[in-house]
Amino acid sequence: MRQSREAKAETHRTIVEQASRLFRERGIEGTSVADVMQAANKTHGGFYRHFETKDLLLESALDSAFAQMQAVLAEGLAGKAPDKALAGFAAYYLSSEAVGDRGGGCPVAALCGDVGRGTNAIRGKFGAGVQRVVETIGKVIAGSPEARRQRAAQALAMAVGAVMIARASDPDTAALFLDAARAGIGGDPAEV
Amino acid sequence: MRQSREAKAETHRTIVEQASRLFRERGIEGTSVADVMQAANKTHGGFYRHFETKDLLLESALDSAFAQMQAVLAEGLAGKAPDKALAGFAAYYLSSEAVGDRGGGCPVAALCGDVGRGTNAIRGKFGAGVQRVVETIGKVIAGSPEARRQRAAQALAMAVGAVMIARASDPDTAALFLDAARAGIGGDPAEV
DNA sequence: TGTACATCAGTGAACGCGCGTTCACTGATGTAC
DNA sequence: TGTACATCAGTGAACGCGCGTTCACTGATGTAC
Repeated sequence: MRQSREAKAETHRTIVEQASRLFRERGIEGTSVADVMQAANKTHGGFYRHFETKDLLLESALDSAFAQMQAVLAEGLAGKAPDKALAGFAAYYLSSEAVGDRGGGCPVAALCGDVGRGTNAIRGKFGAGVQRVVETIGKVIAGSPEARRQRAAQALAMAVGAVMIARASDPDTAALFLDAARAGIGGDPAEV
Repeated sequence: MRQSREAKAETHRTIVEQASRLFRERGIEGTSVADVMQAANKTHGGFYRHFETKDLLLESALDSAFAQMQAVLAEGLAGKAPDKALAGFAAYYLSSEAVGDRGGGCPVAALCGDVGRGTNAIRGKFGAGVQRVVETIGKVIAGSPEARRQRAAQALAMAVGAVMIARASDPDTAALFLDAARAGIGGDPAEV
């Protein structure tokens, strides 16, 4: 039966939210359209009233995940002293909660591998999201605009690499990388 | 028709090599048993004379890919001065050839994401491979055993993160991360 | 404001397709004598 | 060394299954008068 405009918009939002979570949690190929619709308490056939293809859903889900990360990150970094900001970022990003929470965590670490095999459109959206994250981190550290961009990119690369390796390894190897990255990103330069 | 023992061993080797390449190139779920057998010039049914399941093939393919990386890495780092070794690693690992050659390149960057959703057995094998890479890098840099392990893990994390983000992004974002990682890993401490 | 009708969100069966795996079969290889 | 037979590497059709997508249908919502 037909639903009201607001009901449809609400369903749309739920589909994107659940897709954003499930794609990060189970991977893009590991998440079916039916999985997403079930998580949104709908049957799979209705999906195509909202998106033409699964790939277009992925674009929306990426936007949603990056917006969420952006918000969490900006809040976490707000008001931090420039020399403590990266350590704060590392402590949060490399915490066992963040590493364990694939579905609610960073889309870069969760989807990097899958997106690397995606279309140009998807990689463009992903790259734009990453650039926004770099800018958000760069805002709170010291130095020239270029130096800040570079240091933010280095910190993000090391954090993403460490989290991904940690998730793909045994607990000992995971601990080695998470500890090393915490020291590398946040420690004072002398112990890097 | 039955093949000789040597012919079977040769086929076995080819299957593992092709799987090792294809898994890295197209991802684990993106590579079918039939794809691997076709690349080995065999039909898919014969696969099960060599492996009980696709997952067991993956274990062998991981071993093979890590052994290959190990060899390339050890050769590239051999005889490097301790203060130049990480820069050499970065120059090689972050080169556009290495970033573009998924199938022949580093299994960590190529398979991290997929393996993160794999079984404990797979993650154990992956973690062991990563540890061997860390040891190989650590051998040629300066410091106490723990400091070398830590610096090697930091370098690998940053390199893997940068390559994965580069592969999943537009060319501008890719360049930002590859340049930043080169400077972060290899540059003298002052410019880190 | 009330009525008649068009629209369309959501349902659930069905589509073609590719997947991992199984199986009966072929005939060269390996082995027992 | 030669022969007879068992083994088994590889073939290609077939299996059940889940996927993305399509479709006829239902009935509440939106709209035109």
